[in-house]
Amino acid sequence: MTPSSPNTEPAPSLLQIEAYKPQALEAQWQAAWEEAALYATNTADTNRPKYYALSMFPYPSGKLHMGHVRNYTITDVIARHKRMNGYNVLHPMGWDSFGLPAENAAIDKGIPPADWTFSNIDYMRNQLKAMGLAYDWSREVFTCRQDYYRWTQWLFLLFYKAGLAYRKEAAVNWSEASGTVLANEQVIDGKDWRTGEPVVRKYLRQWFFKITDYAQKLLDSLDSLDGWPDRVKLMQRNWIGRSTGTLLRLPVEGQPDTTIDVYTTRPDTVFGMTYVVLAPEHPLVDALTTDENKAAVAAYRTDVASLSEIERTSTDKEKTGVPLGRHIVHPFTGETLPLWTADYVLVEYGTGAVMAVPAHDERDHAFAKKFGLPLIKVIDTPDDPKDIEQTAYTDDGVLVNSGDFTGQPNQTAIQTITQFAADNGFGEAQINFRLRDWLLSRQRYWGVPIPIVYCPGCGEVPVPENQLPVLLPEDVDFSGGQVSIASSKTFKPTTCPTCGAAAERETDTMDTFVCSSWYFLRFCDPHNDQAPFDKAVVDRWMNVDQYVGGIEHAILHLLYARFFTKVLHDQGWCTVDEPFKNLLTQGMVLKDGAKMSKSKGNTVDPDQIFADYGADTARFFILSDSPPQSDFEWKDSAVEGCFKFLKRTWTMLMERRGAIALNLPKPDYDTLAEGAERTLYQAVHKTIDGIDRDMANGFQFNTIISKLRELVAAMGKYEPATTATQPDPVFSHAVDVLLKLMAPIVPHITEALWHKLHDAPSDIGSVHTQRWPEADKAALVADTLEIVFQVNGKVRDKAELPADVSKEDMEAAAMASERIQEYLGGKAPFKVIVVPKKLVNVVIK
RNA sequence: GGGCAUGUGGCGGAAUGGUAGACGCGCUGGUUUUAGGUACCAGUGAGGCAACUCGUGGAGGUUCAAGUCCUCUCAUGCCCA
Repeated sequence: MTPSSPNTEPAPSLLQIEAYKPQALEAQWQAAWEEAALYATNTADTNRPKYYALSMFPYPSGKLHMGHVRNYTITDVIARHKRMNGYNVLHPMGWDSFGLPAENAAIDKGIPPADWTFSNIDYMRNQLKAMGLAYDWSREVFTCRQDYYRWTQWLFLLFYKAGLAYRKEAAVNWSEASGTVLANEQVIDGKDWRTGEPVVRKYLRQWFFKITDYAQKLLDSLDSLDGWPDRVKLMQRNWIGRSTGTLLRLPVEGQPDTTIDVYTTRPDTVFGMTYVVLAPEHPLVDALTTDENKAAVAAYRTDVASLSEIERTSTDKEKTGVPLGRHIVHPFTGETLPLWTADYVLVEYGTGAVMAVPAHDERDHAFAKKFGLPLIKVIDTPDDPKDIEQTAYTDDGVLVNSGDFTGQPNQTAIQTITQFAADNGFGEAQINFRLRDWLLSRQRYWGVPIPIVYCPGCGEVPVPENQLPVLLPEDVDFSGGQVSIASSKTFKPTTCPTCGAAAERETDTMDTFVCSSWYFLRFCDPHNDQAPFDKAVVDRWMNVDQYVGGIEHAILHLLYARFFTKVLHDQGWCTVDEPFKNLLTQGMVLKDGAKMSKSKGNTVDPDQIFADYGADTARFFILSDSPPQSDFEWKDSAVEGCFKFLKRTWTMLMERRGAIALNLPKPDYDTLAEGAERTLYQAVHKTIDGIDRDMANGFQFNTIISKLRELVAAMGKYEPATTATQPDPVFSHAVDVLLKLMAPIVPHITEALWHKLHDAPSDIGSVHTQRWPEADKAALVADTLEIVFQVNGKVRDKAELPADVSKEDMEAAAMASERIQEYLGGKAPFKVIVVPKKLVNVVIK
């Protein structure tokens, strides 16, 4: 690739050209940027519009993996692009640094959790710096440090005072593997989300956040999140699980003062109820079991206690249950129906009791068949009567066997039956949510201590704000395996903040998802020691304009963070009530078709890629082949290809450095005559325009990169009008634009070239502080267009026509085509469709 | 079982209803005093000497024109059961 033709002077020897050596160059520029504090954000600067770009901060597990590289590169390119477009950009990074692996390391290796955590952080911070990420490191936060967690405790107390944090005895998910309880969201398919080990049910007194108070708000404002992927919103909608149904109070036979509340979404089937089931844990089971059934019920409840939720509710599982020996009175018919307890009913959902309609519910059907309970068909389709003996009929129809309601369409009967129950005082319409309160206590050491004291006289007492933080004790013994703060001799005994009497501290710590539910607020004002953050600063910087992270947090973190933001909004701490305006969920990084994992042995170590090719190649490659939302297949040969591209670009520009001057005025498109210069100028501006559109349209980095490759190829083919001594204005302009367009993706090589190709490097500043190029609209209109001539929709000929050709001239040109005439065979066309600037379709019969 | 998403060359993937396969990987051929795994040039959906025909999981449909819109169907993945 030489600028002059082979017949003239030979090109400068390759020996004279500095080779592309990314490792040294990258370290050099990283140091220079840090020295110049190039990426520090002045949050008080109001001259420019703000832009807050955020990656989900990592757990410091030890080393970065390729998923991190992908995540942070995406956000970094967005942040750099916005900065070049005139925004004051906030792009911080921190550490979600409480959590179980640190304890396990302490147990296995005898290293204190803090030491293990901070040494991992130091290693990973260096890796992030080696990637050339434009973070404002002065804002780094650590959730495990007391300057952060004192405010996590403070927020807990804010919730407590607002009645949104409370303690109750409940059936909870106990993970034996993690030695702690877990929130519902953290149990996936009956297993611990982190370890994949089974979860069992236990009854424990635990702390909860009252997220159910916000169920409706969390659901409603999903509609306003236009910048979120639909599937994430749908998953949250399903998780919140709002249903409208009917609550019925069923009187117990012989005990008119006792009623059993059942919740149903199918009140239209109420006449088909043939028995009622209580969850084994239902508080009325004991009271309602007759003496002769006591033993069987007790035995059954013991059996059930060991089963997980997934085992209990699996449709494959053989139904089990025992009768209580008691009956209820059907409020519509007056008949008596038996009460049972069975494990397919869960105490946490609805009222913990269901009216069983075996003819119209599959689970009830299976149960009734097994225990010989009767079926009554109450919904049918007259044209096509249903047989409910074999399977339950769950679809719509008309009511039968339903007293006064017989003949009504079932959708109508849902209303009329509910109304009847309400009018007669034994029921009403009710909205129910699947969402449960957020269980936040963890019986673990490495977390935020819950700031509560138990006093024999005063009871549960919150630690006063001025006594925060409640410090995590260090005198705990890790040698025994299981660790909690309770093993500290100094931590638990204390005095009551209210009465001064001897008291005990709560020894549970908080779920780490509490820490990550507000870190995006802290980043706005990370060093505040008077409050978690200043409202004015947060109001200026929130919400996060672009949040980027993995789809695995679709429910967990993203739901909790929304909840926290809404509570803080309602408590007057911030104006926004949603934290993340736009959300990008990036796909996984795969190798050999599977997610990279140590157990599969298909991991690629980022350090190795940085060492072999440099960070720019890694960044370029990880964005190149797939759109950010899709999974990305790692291919070693493709990495090599990206490196070669950067090297080729470097070499081409360095060879032609004599023809390049970066301080020339932009060429005037109007004065460029037909020819290579005009064509190159058009290619440059078409590239700017295309990349602008790809950025605006969901950050399609893969197509952006293909456009950059095309531009470099076009520049390579172009022969600068002057050789090594005089600058070529159009080529120089192309270089200027190319470096700016590539700068967000490959920040080091572009910065190096930006300085090397400039005559006076000292006064041009960084390429990263340049203004993003603007597409010259005039150059986007090609001088001529290739117009396609079709016959019956199939391409038969093409012609180069002037860009401003009229529809009539297009049609005339098509009809003049010999090829088209051959197809016409002398006949007149049936119809001619002309699409301006595109094609002519000649329709023949 | 329900909901959602995705199906395009050997592979990753491009295509506001308007030339299917951009760009890359791989492969084939060539050039270079290239030691080699380098660099560059050309080619690369299938069939055919060619004209041309076929082709976006499958079957229908709408349209002058469908990868794109509609209906059904199959497969895979994810979420919820």
